[in-house]
Amino acid sequence: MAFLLFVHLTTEKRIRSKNMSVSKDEIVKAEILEQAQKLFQQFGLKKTTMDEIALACGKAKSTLYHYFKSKEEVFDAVIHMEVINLRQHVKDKVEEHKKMLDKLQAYVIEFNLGIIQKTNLYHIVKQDSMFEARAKKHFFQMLDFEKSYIMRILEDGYDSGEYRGVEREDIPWIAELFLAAFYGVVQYSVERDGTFDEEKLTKAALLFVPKLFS
Amino acid sequence: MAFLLFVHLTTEKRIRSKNMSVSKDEIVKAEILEQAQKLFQQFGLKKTTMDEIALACGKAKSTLYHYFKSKEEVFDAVIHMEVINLRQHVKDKVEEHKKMLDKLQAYVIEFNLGIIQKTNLYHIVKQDSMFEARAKKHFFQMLDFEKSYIMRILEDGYDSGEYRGVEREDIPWIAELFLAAFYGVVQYSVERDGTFDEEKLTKAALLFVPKLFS
DNA sequence: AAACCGACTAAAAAACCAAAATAGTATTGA
DNA sequence: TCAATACTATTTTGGTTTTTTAGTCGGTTT
Repeated sequence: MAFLLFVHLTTEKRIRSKNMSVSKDEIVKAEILEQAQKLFQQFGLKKTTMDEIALACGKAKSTLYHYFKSKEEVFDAVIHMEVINLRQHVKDKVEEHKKMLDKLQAYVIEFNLGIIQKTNLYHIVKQDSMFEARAKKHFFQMLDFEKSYIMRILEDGYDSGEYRGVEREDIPWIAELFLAAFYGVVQYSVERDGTFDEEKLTKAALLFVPKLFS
Repeated sequence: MAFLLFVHLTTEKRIRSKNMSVSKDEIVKAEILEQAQKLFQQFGLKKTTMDEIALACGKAKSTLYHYFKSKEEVFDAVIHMEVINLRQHVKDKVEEHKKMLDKLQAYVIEFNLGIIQKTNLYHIVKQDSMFEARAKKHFFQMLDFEKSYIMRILEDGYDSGEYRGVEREDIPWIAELFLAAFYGVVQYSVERDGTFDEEKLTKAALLFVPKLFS
């Protein structure tokens, strides 16, 4: 759903004005999402109204429905934006490295840092129980994506001969297990806020990633 | 709170009748807990009344208040019982082994199996949101206990020279990290019920535990 | 025609209150 | 000491009204 939305805005509207890098549509949508993000982050999903979002944008509520067809769609788009941003950041950092182990370490460290900065959002999300199901869907979706990303890293490592001592067909479940364990640590760290700070997690990554994938 | 309760029943009452291995008190309490456990497991905390528990025990409600001073205390005792049972089982299995790695593998495998058999309870618990906080308290309490247990295993391994390549003072956070990761996997497995079955988890334990703690 | 607004509606949520259910207590008896 | 009945004080529930809010529509501006 959120996907379709983004596809839409990168095609139809941009054609008319080729010199502009972003269309009017995209600017407005981005503005709406920015304001919505702030409000969701502060008050949660149930406690922010479309009127409030509209007010924050300096527009009428009905205008929002020009750009998004429901409140849920706005919310999905916000979450999607957050995910995309985090993923892009992590990906950039990971691809600064060549060796598999360095990539994995970068992944763990950067992802964790990114999440920690979004701790607020995480806590808000957990409150609205009505909507935890929705968030969980997003989470598992993201997790499947991450799984294939980790798999690629491992497979590249396997093919280049860096990763040994494992069958190639085991890589899928190893990636899944790794992510489950990693998210376990992240979650634990967030719930007991800040048990593992940046320094400790870096140390842990440097120590254990090579042991796991040698 | 639940702790005090158990301490109580293992001291005061048993003195009068030395030939009996368990006092009347303990028998009745165990009966109550057994029935309460069944009902909680089936209907959750909110949906089971003290009257129902009493009925299931063939006793009057007021009688329950002889043994437990509140509904919460009954609930705590039930959870505590479950935890104790699981822990005892795991401990027995772990201590069949001498080497640290074998112990850790046994821990991982047996704990996971135990949890999987309690999947039902887990899901029920997650429903009552009012009481998730309570369960979380139990969980973190258990986790602290488990942490010291894992720490002991690692320290023994360190002292006997089996565990190398790590500073002794790092063991506490390593134990914590290990548990956080492990519970992450367990949770993931439960949420996506049965992603990692017994066979896969055993394979994973045999593969990764030695890598992690070598 | 595209972007926007204000007024409108239908539906959901909150506020309210009476009635029922239930946790916990007191009293009594075996 | 243990258990049961009868009771009270809280919660919880169910039903009703009121308010809020998501989403629509007709019209206006750009």
